Amino acid sequence: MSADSTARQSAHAASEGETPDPRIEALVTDLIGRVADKWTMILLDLLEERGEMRFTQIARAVPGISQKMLTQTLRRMERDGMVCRTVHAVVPPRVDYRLTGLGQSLGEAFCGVWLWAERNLDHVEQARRAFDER
Amino acid sequence: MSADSTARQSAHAASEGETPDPRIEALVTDLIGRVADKWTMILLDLLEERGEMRFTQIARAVPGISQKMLTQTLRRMERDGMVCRTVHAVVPPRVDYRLTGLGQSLGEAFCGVWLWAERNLDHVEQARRAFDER
DNA sequence: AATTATACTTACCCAAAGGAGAGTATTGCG
DNA sequence: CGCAATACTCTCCTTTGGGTAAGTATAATT
Repeated sequence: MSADSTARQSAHAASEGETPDPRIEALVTDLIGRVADKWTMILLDLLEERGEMRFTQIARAVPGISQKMLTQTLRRMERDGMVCRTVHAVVPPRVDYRLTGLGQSLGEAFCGVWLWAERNLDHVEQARRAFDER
Repeated sequence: MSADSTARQSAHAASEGETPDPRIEALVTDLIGRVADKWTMILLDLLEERGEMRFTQIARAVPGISQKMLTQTLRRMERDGMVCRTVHAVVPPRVDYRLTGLGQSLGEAFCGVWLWAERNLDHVEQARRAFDER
């Protein structure tokens, strides 16, 4: 989808009395699409609670992730202004990653979703079982 | 990754003094992976502000989506206990969708992310431009 | 001289996501 | 009779996601 010029209705803007500009809506939808990705959420959460970390440290803390996905996700987050990358010109290279203010604010926004997931895990599993045996 | 048996560090549990059970962590991560999907977020937001809607009504309100993705996402949300599907046995079929309590609570949790996106759109675009011209 | 450590990049490949479009069942209406 | 409306489902096809493995640069260590 990406550059979707067609208008989308209202969303939050309408329910809060702001301008329901369809172009802004499209951009927000697009931004959500980029940001609402599993690895981004996990890295955001990790960096939020652990502060500054280096590449391999992150890799070890997130077992499921491949090197490729880690670099890719970190790069995209850096491009979007959510993480700050610091390269130290030392013998075995050393690179530190930490959240920017923007990254922290997104991390806080996602925090609600993490808490929801923790709280409603059983509820969802139960709903699934009920649905499946029908 | 899905069923990832390896332990993941703490996440929110640690930063809030709860039990840092790696199995729960894995489940939460998995749940996040399922729920943090673009269409799910959009439908959640839409149904939260518009209440009960029928299939084509939703389709019209979310221009980028294909019929396939709409049915698929709604089915998954229904299975996860987030939406309630009501079929009216009438001549041209009529099906209504509305959020359950669980769905509403997730919608509220995601609300923070929508607001963040609305607020930080410019910030992100600016960061991207700065990053790209380097 | 070979090995190690770090933070990557590149190439190749497979599987899953997702779009387009046609098909289906039902019944009232012209 | 045949068409329209609704809410799908099914098939085919392209795109993207993501894994694995190998390669790279550099200086300290053995």
